[in-house]
Amino acid sequence: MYRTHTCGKLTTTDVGQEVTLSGWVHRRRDHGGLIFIDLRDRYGITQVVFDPSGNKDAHISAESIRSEFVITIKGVVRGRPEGQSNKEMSTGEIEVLADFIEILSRAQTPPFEIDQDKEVGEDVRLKYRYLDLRRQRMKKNIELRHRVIKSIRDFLDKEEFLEIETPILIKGTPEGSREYIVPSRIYPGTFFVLPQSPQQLKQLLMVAGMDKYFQIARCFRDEDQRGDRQPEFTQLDLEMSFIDEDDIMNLNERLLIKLLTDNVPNKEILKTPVPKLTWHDAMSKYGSDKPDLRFEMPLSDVSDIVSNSEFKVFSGTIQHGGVVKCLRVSNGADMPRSETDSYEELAKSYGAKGLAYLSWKDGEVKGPIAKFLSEDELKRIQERTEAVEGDNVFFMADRFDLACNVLGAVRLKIADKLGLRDDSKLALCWIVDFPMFELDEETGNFSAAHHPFTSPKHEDAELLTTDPAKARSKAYDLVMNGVEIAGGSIRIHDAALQSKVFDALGISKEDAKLRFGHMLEAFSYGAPPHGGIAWGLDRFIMLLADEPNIREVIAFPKDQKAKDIMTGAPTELPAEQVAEMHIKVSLPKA
RNA sequence: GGAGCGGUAGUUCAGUUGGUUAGAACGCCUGCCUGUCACGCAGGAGGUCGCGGGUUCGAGUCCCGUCCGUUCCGCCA
Repeated sequence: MYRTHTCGKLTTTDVGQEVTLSGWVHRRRDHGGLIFIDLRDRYGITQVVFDPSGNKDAHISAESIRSEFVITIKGVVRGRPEGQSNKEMSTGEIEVLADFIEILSRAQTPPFEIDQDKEVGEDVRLKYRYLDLRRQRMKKNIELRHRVIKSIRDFLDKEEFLEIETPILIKGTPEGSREYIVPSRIYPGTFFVLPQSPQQLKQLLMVAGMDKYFQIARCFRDEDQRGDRQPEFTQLDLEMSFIDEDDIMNLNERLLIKLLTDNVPNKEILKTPVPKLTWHDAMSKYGSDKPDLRFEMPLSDVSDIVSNSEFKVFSGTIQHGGVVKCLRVSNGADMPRSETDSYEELAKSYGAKGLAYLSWKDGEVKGPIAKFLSEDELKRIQERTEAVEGDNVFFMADRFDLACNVLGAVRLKIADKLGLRDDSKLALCWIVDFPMFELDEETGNFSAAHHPFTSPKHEDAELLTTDPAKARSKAYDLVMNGVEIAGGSIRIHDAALQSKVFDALGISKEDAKLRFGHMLEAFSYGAPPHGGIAWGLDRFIMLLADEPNIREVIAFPKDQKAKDIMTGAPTELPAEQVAEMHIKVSLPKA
């Protein structure tokens, strides 16, 4: 028998018992005479003592062991001597006096220290992920992940949802993000793709009458990596029939609050019920469709004030349909030049031409653009932005979305600098009334902002033909601390409305049939009104764990270049194996 | 695809205006040590300063190229 107890189990009530423990050697403290070993497993750490006046062989063996050896020990639990207990450990009141040790497995010196959470380069951690996972930080995150997913299943089960698996090998759609493709051996020249999400399948489940569906679903996107993006990631995918937006939002809000109160009870939820912001208000006021509401620092709009200004950068932008947005920074007037420069650099990385500013200091208005603005304009700008002596105001003149985005990014960077993004607080919000379509700057074509099955708002149905750019959809995003944690929509279940949307997107009838024929056909057999949502579970857990990226909450993530540096995947395959798939590889000449 | 930052011991980092033999902490090895818990003490090993080229009497340090890592932009319905 390898163990009678785990290493986190024993307490003073077990004193006197003969026990067997197995685990990894966390630390060894050899006093020449006494040897202390901290024995670690998933459940905790127990101190084991080897006394030379006891079993000599065991003591000699204990001298030879090293960190991360896997051992079994037998011994008697005893209370620690007076004044020698360790309050930091759950097992700190007791220890096991060992009279037997067996080395189950020896270990090389690991490439980094397992017994402390010291920062180690991520490339090394990922190469030896199985060692990294032994460390406290990763163990905690993986346990949290389990508990969150367990809570989700329990909650949705009570709500009568069915968890249904959908296939991983599916039909490709040239819509949305780039897909991972899988060649078919049986049908030469054809391909499956891996799902970017189970979107179409869950809608088909609604047609099938499966009413309330969810899945902890693996999704795949062949796009460039980010801190909150991986080639494969996990969604909580959910769909319901005979519901409207409020039903979905209410259910998910209850789920969210339960997950937060169960798993991170120490964090303060700032506002419930979760406030709703329209997409336009969020963009206009916070410069983002996923605003961080842990702090205010709102943007303002001075377009009306400067529309006829002598300052052509402002008035010209407005004449071309743009806007002039402002961000006031309290007590920002003394910001060093290097800091304002860094914000301008940030603005430029978003495609801005520049970032102007004014400051109110010593009773004057200062700044490079002050001399281009009239007394009256300056006065009204000050009123609009509520700037007072000592404040600084940044200006962005550009297209609405770009101007907002840039100041939104500056807003976050300043908040970081001021320490306003406090991880102990949770600021939640719903973003609603998304635009139906996004205009592609280059081609001038519309594309679906969400996906082509998203329903427009009732009152905006007419706009699909008259002014698609103004049409809003029944889509909603759930945002926490500036991170989009879930997004979904009410879908179209009406054939006539669906073809109107295809028209607006410039998708011909033939094209629609080719790409979405199976969906349209399914909908022709009686489709219930339905809608759903998908959570980015990795992101959500990342926020609960106070981690800076989702790789920290995924057991075996890919690296920044979408590679698995532990196994080396992706790798070349034997030529025969490739040929069997009817694939010819042509590499660019080195 | 583009931009910023970085690459020095197993790990995390320092390394001055270019100037002796490239350092620290932790880890590792050896010895001593019977109440430690980040044990302690003494000693020791460990380096292609990412790679290639250039400038120079002399390059970890300056220049050019390249590779790798990382963050951001594009991209991500």
